Amino acid sequence: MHLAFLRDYHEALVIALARTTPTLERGTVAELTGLTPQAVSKVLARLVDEGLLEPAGVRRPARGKPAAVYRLVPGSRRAIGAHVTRRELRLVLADLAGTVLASIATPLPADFTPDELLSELAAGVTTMIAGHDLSTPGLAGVGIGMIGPLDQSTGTVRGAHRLRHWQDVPLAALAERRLGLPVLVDKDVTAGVTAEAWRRGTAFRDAALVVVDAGVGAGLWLGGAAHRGAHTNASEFGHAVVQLDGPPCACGRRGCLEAVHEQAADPAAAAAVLATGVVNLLQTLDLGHVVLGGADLLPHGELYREAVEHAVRTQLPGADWLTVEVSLTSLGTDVVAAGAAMQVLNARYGLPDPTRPREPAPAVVRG
Amino acid sequence: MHLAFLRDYHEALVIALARTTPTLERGTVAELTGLTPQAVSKVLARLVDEGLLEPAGVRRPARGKPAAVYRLVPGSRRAIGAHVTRRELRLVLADLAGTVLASIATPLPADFTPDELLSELAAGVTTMIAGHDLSTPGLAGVGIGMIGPLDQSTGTVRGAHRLRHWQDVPLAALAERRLGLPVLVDKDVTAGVTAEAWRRGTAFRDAALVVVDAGVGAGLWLGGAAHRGAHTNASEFGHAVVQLDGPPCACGRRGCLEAVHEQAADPAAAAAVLATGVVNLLQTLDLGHVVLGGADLLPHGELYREAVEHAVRTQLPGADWLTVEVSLTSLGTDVVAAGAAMQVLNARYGLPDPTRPREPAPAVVRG
DNA sequence: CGACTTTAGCAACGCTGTTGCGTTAATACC
DNA sequence: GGTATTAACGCAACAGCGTTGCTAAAGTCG
Repeated sequence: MHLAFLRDYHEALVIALARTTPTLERGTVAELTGLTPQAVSKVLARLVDEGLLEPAGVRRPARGKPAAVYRLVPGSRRAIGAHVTRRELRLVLADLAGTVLASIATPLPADFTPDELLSELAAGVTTMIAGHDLSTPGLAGVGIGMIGPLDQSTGTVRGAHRLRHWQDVPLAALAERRLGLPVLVDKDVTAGVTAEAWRRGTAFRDAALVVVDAGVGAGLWLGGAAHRGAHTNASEFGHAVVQLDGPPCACGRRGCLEAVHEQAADPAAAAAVLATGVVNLLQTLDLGHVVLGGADLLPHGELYREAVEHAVRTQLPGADWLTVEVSLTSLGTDVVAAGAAMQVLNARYGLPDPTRPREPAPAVVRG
Repeated sequence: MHLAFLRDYHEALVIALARTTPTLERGTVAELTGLTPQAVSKVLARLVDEGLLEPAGVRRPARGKPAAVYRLVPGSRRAIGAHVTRRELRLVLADLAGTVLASIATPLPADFTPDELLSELAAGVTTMIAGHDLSTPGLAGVGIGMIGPLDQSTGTVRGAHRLRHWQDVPLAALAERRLGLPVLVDKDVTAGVTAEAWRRGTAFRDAALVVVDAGVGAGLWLGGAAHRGAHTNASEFGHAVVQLDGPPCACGRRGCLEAVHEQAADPAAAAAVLATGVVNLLQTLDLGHVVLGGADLLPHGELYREAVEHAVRTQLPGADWLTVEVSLTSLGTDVVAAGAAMQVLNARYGLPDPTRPREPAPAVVRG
């Protein structure tokens, strides 16, 4: 029965609108989605029934019957996101609106094993659940933003850079068994860009989250969805060469953006190198938004932002239609964890993918 | 009525299968698409009714009733594609299977005007129609692969590089009026990659067509669809910097791939530079296929192909799961024109985009 | 020749959004 | 203050998609 796709698609469309607008009315939703008002009525009724939306009074117009107003119930669905770095585990609780409700960070043992990570994760998730009165289906699941390379489609870590013990670890399956919750695993930067996309809504169609944190990476959001590539290994933007015969990089090539960036004399020079890399990305992909983040970038955030903005203004052909918004992530060091959480929400409440129908909705207790 | 999307989507799925397999059966189609056999029956009946498929006997099995076999009728729908370069206009007739049935090239006046192009185009299209007994709806329309920058969504050329007379020209609208046929305009390399995608089928999900022809560009096919970017200006891959403080480029920056490539001492050195650029693309986007083409590359085609393949083997982390297929375009100098034609076919018979419902099917005379 | 296997297709059905039209709740006018 | 006007709401019937249940058809096998 593929009519379910249509239903999910239109519901997701309305949820996306609700996320970015404070209030919704039948008429405006109909106009924006192309649906008939009657169809919108049905969708709104379903969403209210599921608890995702709630009535919020009426709008007073000049004439005629006032329109009923609806608004999102952000707390009706939440998800826990985890960011696994080489040194620490960061956990975040995020809601439907993309708001971060809580955040905890715990150190991880040096060169930790899968089991050590799972223990820390389970402890943190339990704490989070206890502290915020979380229960299914209010808790949609757990997302993990992880160091690659990994296979996102199966949730298997193929061999995380500079971590032993992580050869072909089926992290998603292990965590699902340990936590008893749905788990999604993705590369850190790809999770991160999902956070930005989820918070900014449909105008954020082609964008990158450029992260400097030990290495350099770029999570890509193309055509309104995360871009992961043929082997779900996209985003190794730091290993694009920007200086032929430049300094050697850990990856074996010479002159990688990451290596040149690392060797820069001062933060300003480093920012200029990164800015050139960003313009390369813009030339190739034509992005509308570039968001900057990462633990090693944010301390000089404004410096980097200005460097990139300057490069965009001066190095791109200066046409008035070629507008690129450059910004710092509003989520700080929580971006990746928040994005991991929002990937879980996005899988269920975001626009569905016709090629991969989503699993049936969990049984919800109706009012 | 959005049920039409479902219908079009499933029909497109079956057509895509028919393009890559010599014959179709209900059972295998059902298995591959996830539809029920009964639903496949309905889809096949509709496609036979529209003339896109035809019965092709039965399959003799070991036991049981023989399955009815269907095959694509490649000639049932065709489209004309045009490739506009600074020197010539190349026209191609392509069919549903992605086969190029005819190809003509005519020189264009130096620094030609929109009107001069339209005259050549109209003459060529008329010749093509007369020579191949084309009529609507057998002729789906005309596609134009053009030098950018341009706005693909409206078919407006914003100002083609090194061509005066091409500031904000609504080429699609002008050509539609002149030809009396639907016209789609896109950047040359994006059209080109569509040709490869249309011919290779669904396994070709994340790929690039890298073209060297005066400049360097890369048409991108990401997640099973053309990637055009926020302002439909993606693919300016040649203007990504690969050598900081390298030779100056026409675009104003220094060390662009295009500039460094052009300055190379010999074809082998040039190929090595391009290969590095391709690996950059792979690191960032994780493509499964790289196709090479372009009038300035194909004379040394095998040299370039080997250089890129060598770079992929040696410069990418050598994991067995990271497979990249490097090939030369099988369409030679017709790629862009063929792709422009296939964009027209793709718009009507390819997978539909839920965000932009396609226009109703033209009235077809039924048998 | 009858049992079995596999495919085909009719008919009723469930669910989606759509259409038509009467109802409701407000303002504007006299 | 009553009445017309306006704008939004929502019931009911409908069209079209894929699904389900079941019967018929066309082969092979013993």
